[in-house]
Amino acid sequence: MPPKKPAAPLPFSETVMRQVRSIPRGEVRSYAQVALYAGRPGAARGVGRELKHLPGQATQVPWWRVIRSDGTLAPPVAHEQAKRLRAEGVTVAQRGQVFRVALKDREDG
DNA sequence: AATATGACCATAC
DNA sequence: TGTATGGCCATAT
Repeated sequence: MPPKKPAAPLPFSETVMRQVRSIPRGEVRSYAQVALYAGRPGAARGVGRELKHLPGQATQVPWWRVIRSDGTLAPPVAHEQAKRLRAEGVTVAQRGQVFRVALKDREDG
């Protein structure tokens, strides 16, 4: 049988979902970070696009643990996201910003 | 195949 | 510190 595809480890959406699902409870990760671990550095937008595609509620994918690089939350879902994060013990500032404590590790608080 | 859109990111002002 | 600009990547038309 003739070869059809060179080598695609996994579809973009698959790797992204896998990474997001691997984020521990009470911890957060940035879109860029997810894209990076998914093997597509710089594909942060693609990550956001994928997360948007999945059902807004009752998801097996903890999309709310994915935030922006600067610690802010994406406007369209900021409200729901902040609520869910707080439910996990993640400290979210009033302006919808997560402390870097969970984003990276140590550095400052 | 080209254009347009978005839950983004880094840099410049 | 906060707003504006260009760039990057993955889909939908």
